[in-house]
Amino acid sequence: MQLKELSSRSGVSGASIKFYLREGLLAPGSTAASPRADYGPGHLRRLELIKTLRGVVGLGLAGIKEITGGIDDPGLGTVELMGRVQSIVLGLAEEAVPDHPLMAGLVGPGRWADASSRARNSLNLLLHRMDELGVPANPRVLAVYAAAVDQVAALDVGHAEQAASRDELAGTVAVGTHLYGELLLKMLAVAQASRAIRGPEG
Amino acid sequence: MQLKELSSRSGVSGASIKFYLREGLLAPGSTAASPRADYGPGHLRRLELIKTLRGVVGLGLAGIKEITGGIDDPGLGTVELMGRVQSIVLGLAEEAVPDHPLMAGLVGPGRWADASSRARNSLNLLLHRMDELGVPANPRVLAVYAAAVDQVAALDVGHAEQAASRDELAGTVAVGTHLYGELLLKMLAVAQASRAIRGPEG
DNA sequence: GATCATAGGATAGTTTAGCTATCCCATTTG
DNA sequence: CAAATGGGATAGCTAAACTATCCTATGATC
Repeated sequence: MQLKELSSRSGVSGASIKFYLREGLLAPGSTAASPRADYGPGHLRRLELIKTLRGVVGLGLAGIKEITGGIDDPGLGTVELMGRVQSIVLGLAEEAVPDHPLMAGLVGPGRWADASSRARNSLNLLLHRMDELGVPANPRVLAVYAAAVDQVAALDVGHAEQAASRDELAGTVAVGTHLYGELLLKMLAVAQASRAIRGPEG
Repeated sequence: MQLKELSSRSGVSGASIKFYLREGLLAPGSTAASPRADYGPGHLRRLELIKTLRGVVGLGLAGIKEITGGIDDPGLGTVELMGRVQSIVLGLAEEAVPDHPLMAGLVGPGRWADASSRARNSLNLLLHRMDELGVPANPRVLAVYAAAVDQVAALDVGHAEQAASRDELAGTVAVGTHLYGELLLKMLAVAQASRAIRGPEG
């Protein structure tokens, strides 16, 4: 199909498609048969993914490009791709810093051993940043959070086992990560609001 | 003090201070004594608050203006102000929608009764949005989340009981809400990453 | 009292992100 | 053959959050 059809089928304006082509988010169409590029179902899937990542997850084009780059990298396995998507959606940092003292109580042979270095680094970095901001994390709170997230992590949401393509896999993981994160924060807000009204003994 | 001193003491450029004055984030200085405005410690506190809300919490000026408006509204009590700050930091919606079916199992006389309507509405809205997106919330996951956030909500972080001013109170609540939310999500990422490596039976 | 820096208001420019619109010309389809 | 379209290049637009420049009245200093 040509640009106009790709545009009407995807619901993305022709001008935006050209823009995504320029930015490298979308591969150029095949110009084998004719000098006019021919776009296939892969382009349609990619545009759907971009729409979802922008509209639902709220990612910027730089993050989207990192994800599409991972999808298009045949050397990146499915698990690694999912990890990359999660990192980008949650804004996990890769910067390594020395372990924060509180990390010792959280990560160790008994629990959370071998945790992904990106998630670990990111938590570590946040603990340091809280210290710098003069709001050091409360160890008691941390312990309760740890128990709570352990329960949550125990149920594998089992995203996307049956995704038809790497684009769909990435989209499903991104949407799931984003929405379930929001869900957790909103439920916490409700629970806290409810407590605030009934008081701490409620 | 005059603009230049306010600028050097707060670390905010004179041009930005003028901008905040124009935008109504910062009250004009007193022109009682002289036609040159005189700024006091309240202006310094306000600039500190703006810096924190932008730099640490990542709010936009519209959100900041809602918060400063609440601070400056003498009709708004301390608890209401804290609720408003939390709503803005978490992006809670006030739009009312009919209750989602899953809300019945969460909010009721047994638990989370009388929860703040903004937090409740926002959760309700998210459940509807997940349906629309074709990713309906899993009730089993929801039940685990509810148990987890109940534990977390049980410990009152007890923010800011001793804040010296409404500006400081708002800043402390905003920073706490933001950072502890981040902390929860990052800890969840670590826990999930750890499970993904060890497998579901870990 | 003259001077020179500054205050504060107004206005316009800058940067980044993410598009959107216009030109242009080769091609291509009717 | 003619009107339309594709694709590349380029420029424009909008929003947010500043930043810089002008201007004039004023006030501190000598």
